[in-house]
Amino acid sequence: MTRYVEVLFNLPLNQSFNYETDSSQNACFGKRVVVPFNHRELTGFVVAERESVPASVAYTIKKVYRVIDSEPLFDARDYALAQWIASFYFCTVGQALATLMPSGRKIVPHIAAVDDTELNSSGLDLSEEQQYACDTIIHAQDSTMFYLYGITGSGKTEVFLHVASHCIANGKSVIYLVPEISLTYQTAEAIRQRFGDKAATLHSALTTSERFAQWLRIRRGEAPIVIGPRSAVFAPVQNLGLIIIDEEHDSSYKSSDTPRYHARQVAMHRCAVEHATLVMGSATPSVEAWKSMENGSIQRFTLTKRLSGGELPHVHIVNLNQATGCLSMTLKEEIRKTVAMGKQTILFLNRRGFTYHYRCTVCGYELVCKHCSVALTYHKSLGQAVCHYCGYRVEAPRICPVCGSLDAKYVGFGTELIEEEVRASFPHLRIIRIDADNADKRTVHATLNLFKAGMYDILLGTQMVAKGLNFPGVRLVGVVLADIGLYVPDFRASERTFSLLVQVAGRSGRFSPDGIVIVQTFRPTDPSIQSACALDAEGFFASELKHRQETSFPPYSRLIRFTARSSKSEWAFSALDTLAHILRPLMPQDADMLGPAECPIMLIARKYRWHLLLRGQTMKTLHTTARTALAQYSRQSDKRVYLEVDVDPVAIR
DNA sequence: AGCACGCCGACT
DNA sequence: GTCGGCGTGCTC
Repeated sequence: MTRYVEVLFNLPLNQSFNYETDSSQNACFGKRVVVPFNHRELTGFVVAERESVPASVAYTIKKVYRVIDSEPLFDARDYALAQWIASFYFCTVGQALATLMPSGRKIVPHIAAVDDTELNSSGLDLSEEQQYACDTIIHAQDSTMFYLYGITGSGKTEVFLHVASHCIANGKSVIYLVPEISLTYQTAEAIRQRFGDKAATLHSALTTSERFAQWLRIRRGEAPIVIGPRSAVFAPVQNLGLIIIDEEHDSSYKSSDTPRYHARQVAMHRCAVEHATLVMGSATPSVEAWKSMENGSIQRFTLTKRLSGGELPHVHIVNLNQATGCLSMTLKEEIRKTVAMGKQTILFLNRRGFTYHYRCTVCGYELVCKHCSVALTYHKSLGQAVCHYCGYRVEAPRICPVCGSLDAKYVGFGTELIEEEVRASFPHLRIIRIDADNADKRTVHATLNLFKAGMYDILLGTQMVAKGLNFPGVRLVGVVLADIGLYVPDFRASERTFSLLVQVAGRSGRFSPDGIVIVQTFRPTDPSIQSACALDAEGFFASELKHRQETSFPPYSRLIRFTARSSKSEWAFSALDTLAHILRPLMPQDADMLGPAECPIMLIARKYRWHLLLRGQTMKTLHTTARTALAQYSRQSDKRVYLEVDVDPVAIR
């Protein structure tokens, strides 16, 4: 018997398509079908079934080639979630559905973590703090949010596991989210072991078919606990009771391709709709999470005790202003001492790239935008300093505008430069560098193991070396330039710097009682550096929240970012100029527009990039304005320009 | 998005 | 003459 199905595609098309199907094909809601589509063959999602189509249709209906799935891949709940994603993040429902599905994800080889046992294994004894947190969370009302705030090793994981077990015992399901670059792989593995075959792990090392098998197990209700990175927030669990977000501050929870969803935002939505509890945890919460804790919309538990023993390291701040080169006397001296003790050193560069920034070596003055108060970037060709948020430009000053000193200049630090200097200073030491792009992940793992085995004296690298911070042979951790992250023109620069430094300080010295951390900086008085080194999160958040409020950046506002990419800079600009003209008369009272301005990284993959920020008090009003503007824009859009919409952007690159 | 069609410039 | 550049329109 002939029937019809309505199909959506993973395309930027806000439209569904009808196909004819034979009832023997068993095409039904939730299955994928292969169909002919404009001279090609495409896979689509069946979102409706019907007995007939209106006789008036002007097009000729084609037939479904074949049905891929024997059982539906998604249900009404998933479909509703896809619709919410599509409307919140400005993509099509087809694109949203495709991201909820297990396929499509690229396969990245997994880095097996080096010895880092987070869990005090079987330890069923909970501290008073942990017990209190567990009891409160377990007895909580539907859709409430909690936060476990505490340093590394304070026992957050034990609380997560306890609450999860309780939830499962009550017949409900748990989603446990961990960051993408899994320092927490070990944690995930431990959870899997603890819950046995009740657990489904969705880590990135799985092949498409393994992933698919896990997905079906979850959908069938065979795995009440799912562990995975951000995409696991879509896991089709039956009867969701709890979502856990470990290391909540981690930026890998925000997707960098369409739809640019944030797992935390999706988790909040799911918990509200499905009456589940949300529990997050970190030693360095995001600024928005902290604000929610302060105003009570997220209930906070502070874990103060360090359970597994070990001391926090001594953190010394070294002012680089007096130093020649990039290694201070203090750092060199400590490296020598460390070698003499037969121990190892890790030199940490918190960022690969660097921008040129303006700085006065006499009074410490730095050039920032007067509208956005983010660092201005020096453009040598223009002889100007440019704001990458609003486009503000000033003639690059040659003398310090504050103290009049002539000793103000544009400086930048590169990794190669630092490596050279380290080698020059210590020609007799065995030095190895790990870079995100000079090595694949296997090499990184191998290098770390060699370092761990004592084959090197100094390990030099970016985030990749963070895993080495727990090695027993390491006594000294040097943060070469703590402020690199502060010079990027991004309102989250301080937050990221703070978070990174606390993670470094918190992770080192756990095996070595005399462990020391040296933080080199040009800005020894910067609040993010000072608070990080004092491990004073409260102090940091107080000052950062004040600053965000003064400058009206999140969490005191919400943002939607439009990025235009094109092979010609002018085309990208004029697309945004058009959009800006459409937006202007639509702007609500409580909203404003920043830009169009060049993106901080103007040219990526031979495409020129400009952006425009829409800022407002509530996401609701921003959404409506953006939606009407985009509808108008699409009618006059330039096909040579790709326009990307990012709701709640985290990194402004 | 991606593919075909169509209309103008320098090549065996 | 025609190969190929990219602008335009369409997809059940």
